[in-house]
Formats: sequence, C-alpha cells, structure tokens
Amino acid sequence: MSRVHVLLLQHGVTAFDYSVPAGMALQPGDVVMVPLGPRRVMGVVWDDDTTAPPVNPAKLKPVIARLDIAPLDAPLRRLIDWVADYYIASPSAVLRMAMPSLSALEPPRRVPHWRFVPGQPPRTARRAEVLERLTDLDEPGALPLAEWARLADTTPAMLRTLAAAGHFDTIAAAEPAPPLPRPHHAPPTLSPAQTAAAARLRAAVTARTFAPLLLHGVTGSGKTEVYFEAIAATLFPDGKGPPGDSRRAEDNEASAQSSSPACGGGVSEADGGGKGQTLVLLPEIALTQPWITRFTARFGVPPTVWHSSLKPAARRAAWRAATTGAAKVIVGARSALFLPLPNLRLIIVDEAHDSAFKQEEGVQYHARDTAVMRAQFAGIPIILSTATPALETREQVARGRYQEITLPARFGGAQLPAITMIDLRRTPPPRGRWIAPPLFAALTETLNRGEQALLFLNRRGYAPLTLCRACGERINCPNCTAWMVEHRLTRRLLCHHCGHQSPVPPACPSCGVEHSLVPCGPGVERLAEEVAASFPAARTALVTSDSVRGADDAAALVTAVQNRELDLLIGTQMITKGYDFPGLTLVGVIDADLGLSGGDLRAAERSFQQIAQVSGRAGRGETAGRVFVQTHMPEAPVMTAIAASDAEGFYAAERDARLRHHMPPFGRLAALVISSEDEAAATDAARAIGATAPAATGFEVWGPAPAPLAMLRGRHRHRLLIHARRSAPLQDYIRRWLAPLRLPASVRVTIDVDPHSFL
DNA sequence: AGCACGCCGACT
DNA sequence: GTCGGCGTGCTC
Repeated sequence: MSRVHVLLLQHGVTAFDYSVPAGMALQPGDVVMVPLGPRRVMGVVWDDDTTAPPVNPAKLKPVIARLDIAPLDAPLRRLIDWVADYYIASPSAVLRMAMPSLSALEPPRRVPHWRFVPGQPPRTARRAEVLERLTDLDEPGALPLAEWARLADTTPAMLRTLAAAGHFDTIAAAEPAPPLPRPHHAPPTLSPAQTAAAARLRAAVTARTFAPLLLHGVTGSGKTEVYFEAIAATLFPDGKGPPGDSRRAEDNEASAQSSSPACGGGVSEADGGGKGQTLVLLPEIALTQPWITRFTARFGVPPTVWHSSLKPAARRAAWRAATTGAAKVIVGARSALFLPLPNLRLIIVDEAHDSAFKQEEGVQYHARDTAVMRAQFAGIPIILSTATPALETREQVARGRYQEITLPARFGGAQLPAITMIDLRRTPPPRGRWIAPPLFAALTETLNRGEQALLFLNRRGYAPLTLCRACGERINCPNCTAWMVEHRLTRRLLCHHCGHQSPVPPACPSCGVEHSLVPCGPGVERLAEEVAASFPAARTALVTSDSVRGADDAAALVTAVQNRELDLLIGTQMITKGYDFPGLTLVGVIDADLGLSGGDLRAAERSFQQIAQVSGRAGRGETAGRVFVQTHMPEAPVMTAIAASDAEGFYAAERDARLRHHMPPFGRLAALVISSEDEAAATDAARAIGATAPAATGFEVWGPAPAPLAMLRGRHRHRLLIHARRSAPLQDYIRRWLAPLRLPASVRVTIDVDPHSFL
C-alpha cells in the first residue's frame, strides 16, 4: 500500500501521512481532501519528508479524494518550504497563502448559453416583433439568457416561451477565458536608453534562466514602458518572432477582439500555446488601477487582477484563469506572490523599494525577497523596478548577484525638479499654520500660473494629539500605547494602530472641564483647512487612505487631476508613488523630519526614498518642477543629500554606517515579540525567554524590553532583538532556543526575521 | 485550529 | 448527585 505525505491547510497541524486508495493516482502537488479526526480538510500532497519518523501503517487513513484543481508545481512547493524555513513559520500557514478558500475552488457556475435558431415561423404578433429584432442582431453567437433579453429588449420569460417553440437551443458555456494581451497593440516610442534597457530585459526573458535584474531609473524615466517590453516578450510562443519585428500576424488582434468573453472565445486560443505568464507585484492595491489603465493602453486588454479585496466571483474567476495558465499577466499586491502559475516566465516587482512589501502580520515575509526566491526556484528572470533601490538591493548589485540596468534621464527631455530646503527655524510658518513663507510664495505663484501643486504630509486626520488645556491629559487609545487621532471629517477620534473609534468628547474625560480639549500638531485635514483659508479659489483634494478608499476612487482622482479639474493635492504617503500628473509643477514636503524620529534602522533611508519619490511627481510634463522641503534640521546628512539630489553620496554614507555596526545587509536581525492580554504573564514570559537565550558565537541578544508600542490591540508587548553575523545560522539558533519553551496559553510569541518595523 | 477528555466548584 | 469552567493533548 502506498502512502503520501500531505501538507494540511489547517492551523496547528502541519503534515500527516495518508494511504492512497486503490485506483487513485497521486503525485506531489496534487490537491486532496483528507480526514483529520472527525473532519475533512484540504491538503496538498507534499514531497516525502525523509527526516520525519515513520508512522505506524495501521494508523494511516486513506485520502478521500483528489480535487480537480491545478496542482502546485515543484518550484512553488520549494518556495513554500523556503518561506516556512526562512521566516520560521508553519508550512501550513504559508500554504494557506497559496490556496484560496474552499468556496473559491468550486468549479465555476456554468451559466447555460442560448443560441438563436432563425427560420421558425412566429405564432403571435408579439413574438414576431421580438423575432424580428433577434434576426437583425449581427452574429451574436451563444449568450446567457439575460444578455439576449437585453439585446432584444424583451423579458427572459418571453425568450423562454420562444425557446419552447424551438427558436433557441441551449449549450453549456465554456469557462470564459481572459482576453489575450496583444504585444503589438500600441508599441511605445522609446528613447535610446529605454530601447537598450528593453533589449536587455527581453534577452533575459528569452534566456529562460534565473536572473535578478534591477531596473533603476529616476522617477519619470519610463521604467514601466521598458518592462512592458519584457512582458511583450513573454507573449510570443517559444522560438517565434522576437517582439519588435513586423510580423503582426502573431498578434492575433482580430480573433482576440471578436471573441466575446461570454462565448468563451475558444479555450485553446486563450491557452495561448507556449505563451508565458508574467506576475507583477505592486506594493498596494491603490496603485493597481493606474497600472491597469497603462497596461490596457499598451496591450489592448486589461490584465488579470489578484488582491485581497476581490469579490468572491471575481476571485474565483481570477484563480482559475491564473492557475490554468489562461491568464497571461497577473497583477496584484503581495498575496499574488503565492498563486500557482503553471507557465510562469517573468516576475516584476514594481516600486521594489517600498516597505509595504514587508508583511507585518501573520507570516512576516518580505514579498520582494520572496519573489526573488520564487524566480530562482522557477529558473526565470525577475525585474525589480524602482527609482530609489533599497540599500539591500544596491548591495546585491555591488556583490555581482543582481544586474543593474539604469535609465539615466527622464523621458522626453523632462528635467528633474530643483529642490529647495526650507529651514523651519529661520523661516517658520505663522503660529497655528504649517506652510512656511517660502513655500507659501511658491504655492501662490504656481496656482496663479494655473499649474498644479502637491503638498505631502504623512499624517492622516486633523491632529495627531488631542490635549486638555486644563489638566494636560492626552487622549490615548484604551487598547494601545498611542494617541487617538482626531478625524474632523468623520468627527471622531481614531486609533491608527487598532482602529478603535470614539466621538470627540465635549469635555475632558480626565478632569471634566468643558471645551478644554485642543488639537495639537497638523494632519492632512488641518493642512487642507489652512489651504482653504489661504487659497480659497484653489480646487483641492485630500488624498489619504480615508478619502481614497478603493481602486475606483483612485481612478477618479487620476482623471480629475489629468483633466485639470483640481489645482492642489494634499496627501499622505499614498500620493508619493506611481502617479503621473504632467501638469504638476510644485511639490511641498510639509514635515521632512517626521519619519526620522524613533531611531529605526532604516529611518533615514525611508525618508530619503519618500522625499525622492514625492519629488518625482513634480515636473513630469513640459514645465520644470520645483520641490520645497520643510525641515528643522537642514544640516542632517539625509537633508543635505536630498538638497543636492545626491543619492549616491547618501547611500555611500548609509552603507558605511551599517557596515560599521554589522547591520543589515552586513549582519542580520530577528525580533521576538512576546505578548499577552495579561501584563504580568507577558513580562514573566519575556523574562523567562530572555533567560534561556543560548550562548553562541556570532549571536547577540538584546532585551527583553517593553516594546515601543508597549500595548497593541489590548496586548502587552515585550521585545527581544537577535543580532547575527552575516553567515551565522540565525533561524537554527532561534528554533533551538524556542523549541523547548512551554508558555501559558495567553502568551503569544511572534518571530520577525529581517524586521522592518521596530515598534 | 477544533474537539475531545478530564478534573474541580455551585446548583436543581 | 450533575452541569460546566476551560487546561492539556491529539489529529496520519
């Protein structure tokens, strides 16, 4: 009797062995249903684990069924194992990211399609009328009933009557396949530098081997157009004409256009014999809509979208399209990284420097690094596209492990904006205002010239702190060690860490004095208030996660800006990336110091990237852009580097500092967070864990200490930081340390390998 | 994660 | 006498 090792999609349990019933053929990667105690759970046949002790064959239960779902190929299984091992997570937790919920795996509902059978004589005048309209339709093919009703301007009931009289027959519809992107739909006009870069990317796609490529070009240099050419290269069948030649017959434009999605369009064609799949990762969902628009303009059809807020039906369709290989280009946020893609040929990580790629909950993986591993296991190229590569990525280039492809200039001769630092100590804004005189003057000029401006302040809401003038009370979140942030638009106080909300109280909750609460400090809503008072004629929009909620909002905003229906944008970091607004000529950074507090390892780098990114929104059109940066410390190295647009100098200094202190990427970190709703239990557990840290050369343990966010969502938190020399076996060390621990049920320990957040 | 088993306090 | 609190352990 044969047995299989099955990784279960179930918390707490990882992998069990099962027997294979006679007549069932199973191989690694197959998705199966197996018994677990009294329940049936989904799992994936995994590669045999030779290290595990063998289970008594008498205990084996048989696999219930093999599910009709695309199997997980070997590279994806290796990726899941790698993530579980590297990030010290349970393999089943990682597997769950690669599998949608059970409902998403149900076969698609086959809506029956109806085909019109002309020629039958009508029996009533009403029917004759409808039949006439149906006959006039231009080759509608097979359509769902509702679609016929719409086209013929009648009711489904009438059509059913006609069908009963023999005017229609029904067929089972094929699953709709996503339309094929057309590489020749709208080829771009590229600069010589872009052409050269595109050629290198295409060569990597053609070579079909693992190749990590950094596509490095300043904001506005046209990186997207360049990597679109790499995508185009994947859309040609193996060995057939390289993209860029004139053989447009390959393009299949006509058939792709005429095939109605409702008809299924012929699955074999959508299968796209030999055409590869491309996975594109974006740092956040808000960027998908502008990306889809650009992709559609280039390739004539939209890509397949995958992210966490898809509705069930769309999710199911996207899953099937991606996992059957019918979808050629899949774009999404982090979670798309684990989609089974049977014909994956290229991965692109856009805005690859973005810290949003680091998952901070659940399995705390870094999607950029994990994407590189996926490319390596799959033996394909990966393009990291960014204007501001992370130090880690730069170091990989320096070590010769990544190839760098640079786009030295902005596209179309546009100039990078001139940057002016504003010293807030010398030219502060008037009391109660946040825009300093030099920026105010520039803003006035810009608006008077009819150009557009952007103010960046990375703080949602109206004011970050609400203070009682009478007793000095600061309004805190009851669940977190954090201030409640006033949101004036919703008239509520909101905790940005746990989402706790309350109305703004009329009196101080501590001393009871009425009208004593005052907002302290600026948020974007308060900045908008100042702008409205100073520039009443300017049409302004707030761009924050509170006001721009979904893809539709983001699309509407882009349109309004491009149509010049807005003069001034006021936004949080949401506005720093991705958007291309040609009429925007002025960018003001209200508080450049905001990200520098807290002593975070990457604080300076993040500030540099953020200000470089937001600066890059200025002057993308014909008019040169200007950037004003407000700071209290213009002499700080990060500020002088920003002022001089000296990325190389900044990174050289940053690299030196990290090298001296053996900080990443010249050493490695991991964080343990010990948390419990019971404060004493958290403290005791942290102390106990700290006391059992193994002594080993190459490792240092710092802490435990109360976390900077000492309480989060009602849980008290302590942190330990583990520092390892570059080649020391960090994961083994942590596993050896934590394996024998016995902790009370209320205590949770989370492990963050390569942490980016130090809260 | 579920769901069992199991060993101690307050009720009909 | 029993109902039920959730601590500990098992699921191939």
